[in-house]
Amino acid sequence: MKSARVAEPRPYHHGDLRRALVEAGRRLLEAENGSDISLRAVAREAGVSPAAPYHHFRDKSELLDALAMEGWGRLADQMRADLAPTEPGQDRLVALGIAYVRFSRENPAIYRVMFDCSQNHEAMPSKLREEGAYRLVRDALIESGLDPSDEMGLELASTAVWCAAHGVAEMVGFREFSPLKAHLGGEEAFLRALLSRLTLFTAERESPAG
Amino acid sequence: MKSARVAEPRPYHHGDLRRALVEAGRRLLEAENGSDISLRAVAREAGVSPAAPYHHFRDKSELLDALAMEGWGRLADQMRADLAPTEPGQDRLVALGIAYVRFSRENPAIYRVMFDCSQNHEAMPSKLREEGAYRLVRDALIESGLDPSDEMGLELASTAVWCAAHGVAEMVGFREFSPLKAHLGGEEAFLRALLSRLTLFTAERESPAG
DNA sequence: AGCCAATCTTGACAACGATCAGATAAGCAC
DNA sequence: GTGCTTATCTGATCGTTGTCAAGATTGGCT
Repeated sequence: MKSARVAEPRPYHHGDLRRALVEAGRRLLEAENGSDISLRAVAREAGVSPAAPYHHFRDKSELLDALAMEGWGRLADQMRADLAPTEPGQDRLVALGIAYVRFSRENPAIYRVMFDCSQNHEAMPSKLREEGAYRLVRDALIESGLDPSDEMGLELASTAVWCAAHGVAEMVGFREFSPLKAHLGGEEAFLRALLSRLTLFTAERESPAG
Repeated sequence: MKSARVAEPRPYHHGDLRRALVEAGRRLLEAENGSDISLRAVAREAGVSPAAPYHHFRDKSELLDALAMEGWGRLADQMRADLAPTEPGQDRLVALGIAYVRFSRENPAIYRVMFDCSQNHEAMPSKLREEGAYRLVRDALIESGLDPSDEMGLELASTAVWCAAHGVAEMVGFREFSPLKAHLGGEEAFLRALLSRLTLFTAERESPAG
């Protein structure tokens, strides 16, 4: 049958277009500096008519959602990779934060899409919580000594870490902040110190705060 | 002169259109929930043709820049107001952070425009640094005991505070984080604890870190 | 008065998101 | 194979957007 899927004169697509579109979108996001991707450009990149995506995504925003999801997955992968060589304890938390900031730095457009999408949908998909980056932070916190049964304490601590990492990641976009602007080394040292303190903070916070 | 500016049959505008456009933009940003304002809509709101803004702003992005600047000004005003009733010391820093988060919560669209613009221009205008919100943080840090002559320490501390406040502000957009999602009281308490720790961190950081 | 430069409008362009009817392909009945 | 159904993709189209060039209008200056 269609064994010569490549040799055909591009009549209809008929492969896994959905995936093809997501990959095309990723390619465009990596190429351009701005994160304002155009639905039509994605279709063009995938070699499809401007209306084709609408059979796989209800909206442009749904395409962006898919791109964001792919980004979250890649972030989690990178976090896991950066986590592997570390030993359990506080260092893991710092490694996670640094991985987060580095991801936001190396993939700024995708990072922005990820964040904007999550913000519009007032709730990150549960998949992210259960097996994604958020879960990694939570696990690292438990490993570093937090009481696994203290649900509220865990939430508080994860949020604190997340806030710090995200705050630094966004501030790196600003070139104004001199502690961050020099080079990645500076950012790393800064984030390391900040995250260490915050972990301390969350650990102490378990007991009733004065 | 044209004392009857209101009674005229709206032939040509000829007032301070630049300001009128910024105000129209602010009105739209406050009305809509999304921050994707349309140049034409702003012109429409100001009662002007779609091309009129181009005599006052080179770009759409320059209009957004002006809107962002206005936002930064209002943020600084609110910070100053929230600062007034507090006494010098650590509380001031917390008050500043809380004011920041509250502003991002009460004016989400403007807040997003402010931040996006600052991020694209890789450097916030110097006005912001010298007399804006950033300066307020810096002053509060000095008041709370930091060495005014230690330029690097001040930069580091301000950045840390800024990162924390911004991180919390952005996370509030996520409804997923339970420590923040309940109500403003929760956010305030959380941010207060976080900022207190960070101030401690920055104060200690003055001495050589081990 | 007359002219200048600033200001605003009109009209147009390409690109965008979105929708629709219709062409095309694949799968399954027989 | 023929015929039908369904999923997929195209083409044309609509309303809107950012932007520009050319012309109309205005206030200020001499």
